[in-house]
Formats: sequence, C-alpha cells, structure tokens
Amino acid sequence: MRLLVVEDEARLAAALQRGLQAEGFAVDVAATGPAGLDAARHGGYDAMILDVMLPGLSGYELVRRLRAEQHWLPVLMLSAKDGEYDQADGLDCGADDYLTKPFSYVVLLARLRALLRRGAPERPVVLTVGDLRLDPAQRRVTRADDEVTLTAREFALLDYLMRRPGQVVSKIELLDHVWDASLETAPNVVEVYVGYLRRKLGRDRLETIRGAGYRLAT
Amino acid sequence: MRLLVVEDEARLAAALQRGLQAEGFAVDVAATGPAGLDAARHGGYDAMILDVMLPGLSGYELVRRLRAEQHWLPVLMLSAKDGEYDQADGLDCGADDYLTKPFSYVVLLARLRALLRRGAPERPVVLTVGDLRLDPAQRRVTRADDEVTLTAREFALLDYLMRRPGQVVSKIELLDHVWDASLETAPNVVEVYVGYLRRKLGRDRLETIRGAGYRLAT
DNA sequence: CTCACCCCTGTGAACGCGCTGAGGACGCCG
DNA sequence: CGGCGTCCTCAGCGCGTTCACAGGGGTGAG
Repeated sequence: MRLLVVEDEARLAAALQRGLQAEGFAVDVAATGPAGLDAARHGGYDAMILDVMLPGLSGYELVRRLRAEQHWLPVLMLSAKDGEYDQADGLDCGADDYLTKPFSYVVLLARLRALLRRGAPERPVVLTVGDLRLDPAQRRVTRADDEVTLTAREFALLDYLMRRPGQVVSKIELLDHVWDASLETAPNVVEVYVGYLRRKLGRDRLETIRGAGYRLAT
Repeated sequence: MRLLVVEDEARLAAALQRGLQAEGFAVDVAATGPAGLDAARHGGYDAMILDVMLPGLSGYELVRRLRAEQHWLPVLMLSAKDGEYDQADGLDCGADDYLTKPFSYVVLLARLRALLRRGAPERPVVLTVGDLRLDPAQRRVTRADDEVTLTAREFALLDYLMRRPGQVVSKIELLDHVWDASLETAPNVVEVYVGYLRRKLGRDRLETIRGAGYRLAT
C-alpha cells in the first residue's frame, strides 16, 4: 500500500512517515500544495493524507482540482481548525474523511484502514496492474511497453479484470458484465477467452481458482 | 435516499428523524439492536446511523453480524464514549465512519453525505483469527504471512469457522452451510475435511469437542 | 478391564471442472 | 462473390477434487 502525506510542518510529516512505515506502508511526503497535487496525480498512491493549511495551494483546493480531473484517490484530511463548518466544507469538496488536530494516532490508523478497505470510489482513467496498462479511452493495451492487440471481447474481459486486480471474479460475474446475455451462454466462453488472453499476455498472469473463478495477478 | 436510524434514546431519534427528513431523506427508526439488525437486513437502505449503546445487541455486534452476512451497507456509528480505542474498534469491526456524542448536526450531515457519495464498500473485511488471515475477495489464506493453498471445499469450511472463532460448531451445522446436501451425506466428510485443514494449518488450530463439534482456537 | 462409541486417516475410485483444438456462423471488406 | 477476422459452440481429455469406506486409535462409562 502506497501513501502520500502532504504536510508542511516538517516534524509532523516526519512523525507520520515513520509511524506509517512501521505499519508496513510505503510513504512519500510532499511539503507544499502544488508538489502534493503533482505527486497525487502521477504517483499511483492508494490513499493521501492531506493537511488543509498548505503553502501554495490549500488542501480544499487541491482535492477539488484532483476530483475535477477525475482522480478518485481516497483522501483523509487533517486540519488545525475545529470549526464544524470547516469540517463540513472539507468533506463536501471531495475529501473522504476528516480529522482535526490534535488527533490520536490510533484513530488516524483506524480511519486510514477503513478508507483503504473501501478503495477508490470511482473509475480511474488509465488502469495499471503490474506492467500491464490499459487505456479505456484509447482502447489500447500495453504489456511492459509493448503494444498488445486485442479483439473487442478480449479487451472488455481484460478491462473488467483489471478493475479488480488480485480479486477473484467468478465466471457468472464475467458473463453478466462482459457478455450481455448471462443466461443461455455457456460459462465455457469465459474459459475460451481467458485462454486467448493468456496466450497474448503471458501464461501466469491470469490465475484460475478452481470452483471460484479467475484472478488477475497483481 | 433511504436511511435507517438505530437509536434507543427516543428524543435523539426523533430529532434525527425530523432533521434528516427535512433534508429530503426517507428515514426509519429502530429502537433496539435486534430490531435494527432486522431492518438493516431487509430494508434496502442506502445507509445506517447506528448508536453503539443499544438494548439487546450492541452497535459493534450489530455491524459485525451484518458484515458476516455479507451486507455492505454504509454505517455511521454514534457513541457517547470518546476513548480513542473505542473509535478504532468501531471502525475495525466494519463501520465506515464514527462520531462521538455530543456531535454537531452539520458534521453529521456532511459525513453522511460523504458516506453516501462513496456508496457501499466493495471489499469485505479480511477475517483474522490469531495469525490466520482469510480474504474472501482475493480468496487467499495466509498463516503467519505464508500463503496456504486451499481447495474450494476447504476454503468454504475455513471461511465458515473463521466467522465463529472460539465457538463450537456442530457437524450438522457445517454440513448445512458448507455442503449443500445435508441429508444423504455422511458426517464423516466433515471429519475428513477438518483433517485436511489441520494438515495445512497446523495440528492444534482446530480443536475437537467430542460429541459436539469443532472449535477454531482464537 | 472391557466394551461401545466417536473420531482419525490412508486408499482409491468417480466425478466434474477447466483447457484446448477444430470448426461453423456471421459480418465486413475488397 | 470470396477472403478474412471475430465470436462462439462443441467434444474430448487430463487431472485435481471430492467423497465413500474400512481399519485403527482414543476416550469415557460401567
């Protein structure tokens, strides 16, 4: 799990970084609003911890811009203010949770875990899993920077699987979402197309979980 | 948007109902734990506001049971306690957000809206008992961070047992829930599969209660 | 101590899941 | 009209999974 901490108070930032790393997270720190926005855009983080008072760009504004650009990274906001309206503002402009300073580290951890459990609320623009990249808008797939040509059905299948990396997806679910007619189509189609994808993407990228479905290796 | 408020203090419940209805929500109220659980199960609500201190069944326990039954209704917890560990407990047992009484109505609304925006959490909570971890979504089991590969039947059995850690589960119950045809299948299958699990997870993790069933050591 | 009962486990067989190659139906293009 | 690519069906096969069975061991009651 990769986290981004955007906080300008150096001592607090360092303390957070140390504490979260001890929990097994990979933690990067940005000290200013613009730097944080940039990192959030390109860093592939699983969540962001964001101070409201920042040089260059406030936390509110940062989240608003991120959301306007269709980035749906889970955001946990921190603020020294404790006026209730600030809190409401923070949540309404797109943050997912809110904590007022001083806060307890245990609470921060618990809320962070709850946030990560939920995952990003909506679809990201480009899907990336391992060295696979899939761009829904351009209908392109690359594997380790080599372009892979897929048929429409293969593309739809991979698209669906890449939205659930590491999770088991049943054949029924795939039939429902990738094929329209769930009834009257044998689950064997799925097996066939998984076979096609394996041939094009590499044998071991798609694991089969007998009796349960398939899982895209992360 | 339909909301369920589970709160036993009549005055607070009525105030919440009035306030939320004024915001355009459809609000039902339950006054006891069991009534709330029942309503949450069958009511088709979009979110639930849940007091911790309830007659009949605590809020913690209510959420735990709901999650165990694979219901992923967003839950906002209310509590008079403000110990930080209570808060952490509440979130970890499956609630999505937490507010301590006395709380501001504006904050409640903002958090509720944030909750509704993100919808039901997709990923179920990971089951953890001792050093065993079972992730239903990923269909992965680890024991002290070593991955254990299980067959479908073994997985289903362990899944069921891990939802009742420390409790004695009878063979009949296991046959009913893990195997479909409870009749016409000898209870010996259970013994066989418990044997398989013991071989893979360690000898003393599954205790035999002679004449009663099995118990997963906590 | 003996007996009955419950539980454990090794063996082996049947089943059925998932993989694959072959090939037909359909639409698109030249 | 013929060639081509995609989509899907089908049948056969391999092998892991599931389960029945039987013999042995442990446990508690009398």
